[in-house]
Amino acid sequence: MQTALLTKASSSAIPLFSLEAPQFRKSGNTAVTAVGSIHSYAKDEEIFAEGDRSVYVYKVLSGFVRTSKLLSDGRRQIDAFHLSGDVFGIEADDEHRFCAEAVGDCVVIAHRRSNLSALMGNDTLLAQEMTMGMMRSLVRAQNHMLLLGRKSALEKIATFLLDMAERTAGKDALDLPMSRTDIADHLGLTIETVSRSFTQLERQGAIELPSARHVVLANKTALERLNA
Amino acid sequence: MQTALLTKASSSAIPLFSLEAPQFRKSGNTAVTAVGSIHSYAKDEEIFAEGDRSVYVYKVLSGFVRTSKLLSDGRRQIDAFHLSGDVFGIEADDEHRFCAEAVGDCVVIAHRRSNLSALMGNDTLLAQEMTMGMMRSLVRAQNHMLLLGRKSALEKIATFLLDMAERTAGKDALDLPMSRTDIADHLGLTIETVSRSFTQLERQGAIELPSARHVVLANKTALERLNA
DNA sequence: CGCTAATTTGATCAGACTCAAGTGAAGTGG
DNA sequence: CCACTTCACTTGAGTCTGATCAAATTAGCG
Repeated sequence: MQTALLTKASSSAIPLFSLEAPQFRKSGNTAVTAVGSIHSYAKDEEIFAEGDRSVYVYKVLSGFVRTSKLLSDGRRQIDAFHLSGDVFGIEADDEHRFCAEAVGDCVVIAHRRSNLSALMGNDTLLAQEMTMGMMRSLVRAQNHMLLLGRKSALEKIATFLLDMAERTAGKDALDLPMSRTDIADHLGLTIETVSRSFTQLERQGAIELPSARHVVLANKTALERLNA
Repeated sequence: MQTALLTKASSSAIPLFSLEAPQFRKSGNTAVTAVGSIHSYAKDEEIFAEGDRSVYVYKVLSGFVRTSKLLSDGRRQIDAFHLSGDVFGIEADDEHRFCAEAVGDCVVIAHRRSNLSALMGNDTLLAQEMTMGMMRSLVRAQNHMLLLGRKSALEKIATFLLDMAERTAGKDALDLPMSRTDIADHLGLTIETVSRSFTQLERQGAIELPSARHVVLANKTALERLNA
């Protein structure tokens, strides 16, 4: 998963959605020239709901977004967490098939997708970005199905931690922005099992838990062995 | 390895306009104008393996194809069954991330994807079809993650049967082309649990099982209630 | 500092798995 | 055409992982 194209597409250095460029200057390092509109959301705020008309596609500028689906009785499956640079909200239909919420405070850029031709028939940067975003989502989904269908609780947690570490810091420590409930609903577990698995990994010396949301990957080899 | 593809497949690698190709089941707009080669595969024959170079994208013309991933110890997850009209084998990278095999005898059309621009930058019908295929795969994957992560064995089977019925006959009976093992590896269960769930649904009067592979959806309402 | 929410831990339960045997259908060859 | 083999599926018994129910602890926060 280290194609030049993939890397290029995921690189936040490349200005996205840059068509006419009404100079929108973000403070600090990020200077975004965008035709989309920038939106901020507070923790747990809804960006769009399941069933909403699909009007925009989004890209995370900062913070974390979760997309999820619900069963009628409230059981929830978080299909993905989206980090800075990730595209989400692409739909084939004109209706969102999952909901998107801010995990913590976050900023996203929204681009109106007037119709599908924006994705399919155009050789624009936006179309390419959306296609690449979709491909990445698909790869992620396929890996996640393997996890959900065939991995044990401990393996799920190990895989999750390694993946999060790689996507964020890339170092041997990470701050989890999401709750145990979110992790459970992402991995197809309960919060109790998530908590117990963390504890077990800590006792095995694979990780350290200075606090609940801060994880040190003390023994990556052990984690990778669990990653199967 | 594309050699395997060419030698093992008892194929007439005859380039055809797909208008001349065997009947498309897909309704509506599907009319491909691209050239591809037609290949036939016998039951359980490999179309491509995990790790193979990704040279073609495929579309099922007849029969069923399964795409799956493996863990190092052999645990398998079938991420999807592909029916007539379905596109599979699209990769962001130049390497296949899952393997594809014929569930029963089947015929596919292979399109060489010399590069990604065929998918991203072109306004061709093929590009559109691939994009649509990818979108459908993503929607399927998202629904399937909900199933794998949050549904009970009985619910999984009910959902699977309703989905298969809708995708094939659309009527109240269907012939399953795949084994219990395939179903188990698709739903994240064991064959024993699959079998027991079938039996239980039969006892509840939701389905009838004239034979193991032939299912009559006797009470769709009951199944849909389980579909949550 | 006290209140609330999040997380951890404990005890018990249940759904799905494992191991094992039995049944049945499809071919194969005599 | 019928024994014989084989493979797929079903069924049964016991086990175990992860869920549920419940309580304790910790962390945030006004």
